Amino acid sequence: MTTRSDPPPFDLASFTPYRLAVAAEKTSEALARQYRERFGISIPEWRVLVHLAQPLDGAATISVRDIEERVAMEKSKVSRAASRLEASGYIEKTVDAGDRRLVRLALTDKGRRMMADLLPLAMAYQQKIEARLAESFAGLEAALDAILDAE
Amino acid sequence: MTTRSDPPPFDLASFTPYRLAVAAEKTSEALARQYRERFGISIPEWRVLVHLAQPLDGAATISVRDIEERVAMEKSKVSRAASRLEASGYIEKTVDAGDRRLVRLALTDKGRRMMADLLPLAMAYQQKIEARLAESFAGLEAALDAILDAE
DNA sequence: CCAACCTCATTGCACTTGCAATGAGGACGG
DNA sequence: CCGTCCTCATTGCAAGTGCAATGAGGTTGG
Repeated sequence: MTTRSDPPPFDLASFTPYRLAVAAEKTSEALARQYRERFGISIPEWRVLVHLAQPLDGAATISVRDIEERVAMEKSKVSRAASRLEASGYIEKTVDAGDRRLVRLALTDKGRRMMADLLPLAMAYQQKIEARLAESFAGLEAALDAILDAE
Repeated sequence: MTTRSDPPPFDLASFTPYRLAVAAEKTSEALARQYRERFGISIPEWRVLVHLAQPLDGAATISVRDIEERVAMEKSKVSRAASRLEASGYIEKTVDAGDRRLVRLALTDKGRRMMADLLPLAMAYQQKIEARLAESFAGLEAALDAILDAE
């Protein structure tokens, strides 16, 4: 029996934000461990690198601001990740000649070589996830679209 | 045309671990903002509190270790969250009489009152998520089960 | 031209985190 | 008993984080 003083039943293990957080950590960690051990880079650094490895839409105007927009990270986080990557020799930072407030980021040869190793790993990992989830992958995609596109 | 020196195409925005991470942050943040502003508690603290608010399976043996197992958090994180909660007067820590290595955590009256306010909010939020996702919620659950249950 | 107001990137600060080390306590074989 | 080995919780440290403040640079209207 439930008396008036009992808390309402609530189970963290079936709370969607919690489940998403644990799933995110679990899936990220498996790949992150690989690039951490092999190249000494962290998740924020990985996110920055991915964008630099993409030729993307036309112009190669890749500034801290551009990355901040595309990646879900604070600009200070991007800035510090970029500084670490520069210190490790994976990227170069140069002041934009046209607008001197902007800092352009670009992979060095070393960075390009690392990404040539890393991207196939990431793509294989994505394939593995899709294979593991099988039919439920489509459902996941639909739900994530709904969550990520909301307002 | 693609030459041999181009990196393989890879889009972070469609990489499942990344999408999960952003979705997790987005869904957690909306609720976390509420309890942060109203009660000054953080996500780790919230996770601890939820477990203390549950009568759970039988015995009320809620130690740091128990919480660490149930919640996806390091024991040092649990320990520090518990210390902050104790300092704020939401929980009490007592050394277990039977096994003096264990620290039992329990809500204070203040903590119970807060949770009585908070849990309905969380449950309403869960309802809102389910309503928003509609048919895709079932797909999300299936996929999260598959991810979370893996090995 | 320049004052007021933007935008960009970095940084100072207080705080959190992960990890390894610590210390206290318990279990158990001999 | 007691030495060895386990478990539990905390803590020291170095590193990462969010936020606000800073400073440098750009833009625009008068």
